[in-house]
Amino acid sequence: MVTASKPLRADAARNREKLLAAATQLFAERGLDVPMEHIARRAEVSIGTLYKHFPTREDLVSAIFPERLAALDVIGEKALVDQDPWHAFVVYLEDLYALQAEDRGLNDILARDLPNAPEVVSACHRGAGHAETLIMHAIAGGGLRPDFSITDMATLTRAMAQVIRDSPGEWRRFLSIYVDGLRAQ
Amino acid sequence: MVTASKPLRADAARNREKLLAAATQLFAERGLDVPMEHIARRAEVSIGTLYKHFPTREDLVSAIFPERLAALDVIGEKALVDQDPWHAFVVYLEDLYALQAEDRGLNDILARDLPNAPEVVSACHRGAGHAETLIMHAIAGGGLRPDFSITDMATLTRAMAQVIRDSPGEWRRFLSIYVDGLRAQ
DNA sequence: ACAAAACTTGAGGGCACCCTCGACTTAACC
DNA sequence: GGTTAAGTCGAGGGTGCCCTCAAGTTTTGT
Repeated sequence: MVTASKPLRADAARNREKLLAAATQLFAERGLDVPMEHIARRAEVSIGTLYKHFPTREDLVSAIFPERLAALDVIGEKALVDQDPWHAFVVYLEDLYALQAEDRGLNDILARDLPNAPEVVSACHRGAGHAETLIMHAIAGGGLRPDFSITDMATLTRAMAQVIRDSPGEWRRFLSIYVDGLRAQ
Repeated sequence: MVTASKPLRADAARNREKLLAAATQLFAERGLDVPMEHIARRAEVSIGTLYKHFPTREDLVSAIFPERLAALDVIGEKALVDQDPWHAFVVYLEDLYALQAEDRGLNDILARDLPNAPEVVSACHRGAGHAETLIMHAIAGGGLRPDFSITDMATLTRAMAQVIRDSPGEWRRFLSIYVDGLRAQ
């Protein structure tokens, strides 16, 4: 899958890397809406060069986020080996939102449903798959209220995105109250 | 306080009303960020006239929202006469978010903390006062977890704003889970 | 060292929104 | 009805972002 279709010229390869580095930083700091001009400037490259390498913002996103989203798989798999299904589920939520809180771009991706890039979409689906399994196990184990669904989790995730955006210090507190509402009974 | 400083000319008074009506509609439908041009167009008035009457968006907001925010007082006072303090608190939350769900402009005002207009600010303070009393009573009554604070409520409100924006059908469900997390014990 | 191909550059056109201001219109008062 | 202050109008200037493309530069292969 490394499809090195056409080998880039030396300067082009260098600029591509500088662009990716700049975009990675800025997406994390300021979210996916950061102006293209800012990315080009931080990469010390002209706006035209940015568009040569990445004709759309989507292209940039899909070049960057598959790696970021791999972290989702890591926490998902970590949770799946946990013996206590309720504990696994809670830890998963904590890890997920900690990730979101660290990266505004990731927060944006998980909040809105705009990631049209196929690799991003599939990573999100994998994440949802993990979540669904964890939910089922936690319900079966009797810890999680039986009516909790993946839809509720999506809603929670969007709500958390907002909390993280405007009061980053509050998300753990917010989550802990919500989680108390999730216990069976 | 009706300060009819200078009596408006007949046409001006008419236009002012048309502008207020248009803005009230559009704020409720599309939120506070609706373009000024749209408001003028819906009022069938030129953009210049809009700016003559309301030099800033803030002026428009503070002409419209005090009335809307009075609804907050109504639900606050309704809740305060409820005998059961836990029930009062829960009903207050439900009424509040139902209000938010009906009016995107109100949702915006309560979510972001941008309402600089003095009358809007004071209405929000009154609302927060009611909320704080209800919280104290509900804690004293033993229904609400004792560590719940007005800060938590502000966080919840912003989270709800987001839920209402991107999945208006989900807010009751979301609230009910959160409220389950709020019971004492 | 040269030519061709690949790449870079930034001025500039487009768009959506903001807001202003001078020329026109109209209500109000005599 | 005429005067004039009050009000209306909308073209247009400003900003910030989008994206393109013709002209210039650099790498690569010979």
